[in-house]
Amino acid sequence: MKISKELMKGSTVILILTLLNRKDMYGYEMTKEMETHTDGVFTLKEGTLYPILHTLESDQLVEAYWHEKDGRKRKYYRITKSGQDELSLKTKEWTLFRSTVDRVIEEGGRI
Amino acid sequence: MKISKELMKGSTVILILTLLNRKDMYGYEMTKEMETHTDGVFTLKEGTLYPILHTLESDQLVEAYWHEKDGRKRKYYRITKSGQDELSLKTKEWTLFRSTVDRVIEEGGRI
DNA sequence: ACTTATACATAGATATACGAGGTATTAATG
DNA sequence: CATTAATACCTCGTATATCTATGTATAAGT
Repeated sequence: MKISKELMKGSTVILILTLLNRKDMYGYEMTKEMETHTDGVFTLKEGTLYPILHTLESDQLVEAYWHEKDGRKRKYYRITKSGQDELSLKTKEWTLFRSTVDRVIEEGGRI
Repeated sequence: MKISKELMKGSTVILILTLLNRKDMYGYEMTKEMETHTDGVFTLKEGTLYPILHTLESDQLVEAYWHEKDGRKRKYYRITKSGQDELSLKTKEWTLFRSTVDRVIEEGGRI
C-alpha cells in the first residue's frame, strides 16, 4: 500500500535524523535504505531529501563532509549534538501525536 | 505539548470522519469535542474544519442538514456509506503509516 | 446595554513533499 | 568500444493542507 504524501508531511525529518543517529550516511544511500527497510512503504524522494539535508545542515543539526570510498565520491552527513536533541524532541512529539490519533480513532471520539 | 501543524497534515480528515462515524455532529461541536477529548493536544481549528467539511460534502462522503435545537440553528453532518468506506481505507493507511514510522525510529533503520 | 459564547464562513500566508528536469561519474552490457 | 544503466548530487515549480485573521449573525450572560 502506498502512503499519501500528505500523511508524510512533518514526519520526514524525524526519519532522516533517525537514520543519521545510527551511522553517517550519504543521501542516495538513505533513499535506498529507506525503501528496502520499509518494504517500499516509504520512498524518500531525492527532491524531498536533498533540500531537507541542506536545511538541517544550515540549522547545524547535521554536518556534511565529502568522503571517497570504492572509487566514488559521496557527501556524508553526521548528526550533531543539537541534532540529537532535536531528534529526541521530535520523537516525543511523534509519540504523543501517534497515541492521540490512535485514541481518537479507537474510541471514536467518546469522552 | 503542542503538535506541529505539519505533523497534522493528512490526518485531519480521518479524525473528522471518525467523529462523524459515531454520531451526527455540527462543526463547532466537533472543535470543542476534539479539544476536550484529546486534552488540548489537537485543536481542530475552524479555518481548517469548515473547508474540509465542504470538500467532504461535495465528494459525498458526508451529507449536511440544518437542524434547530435549544433555539439554535446548526448545520449537522452525517457520514455516508462512501464516507464509511473512505474511513475504513484511511484507517488502514494510518495503521500502516504509523507502524512503519515506529519500525524505523525504533530500529534506527537497521535491516 | 454591552460583552461573551456560539456558529458558520472565506481569503491570504506559509510550509512541505514531490515531479520533472539537470549534471557528472562509474559500472555493466552488447 | 560504444551505449545504456546505475550511482550520486542538485534545483525549481507545483500542489496541497493547515492556520491566522477576519467577517457575519444570533443567543446567552452580566
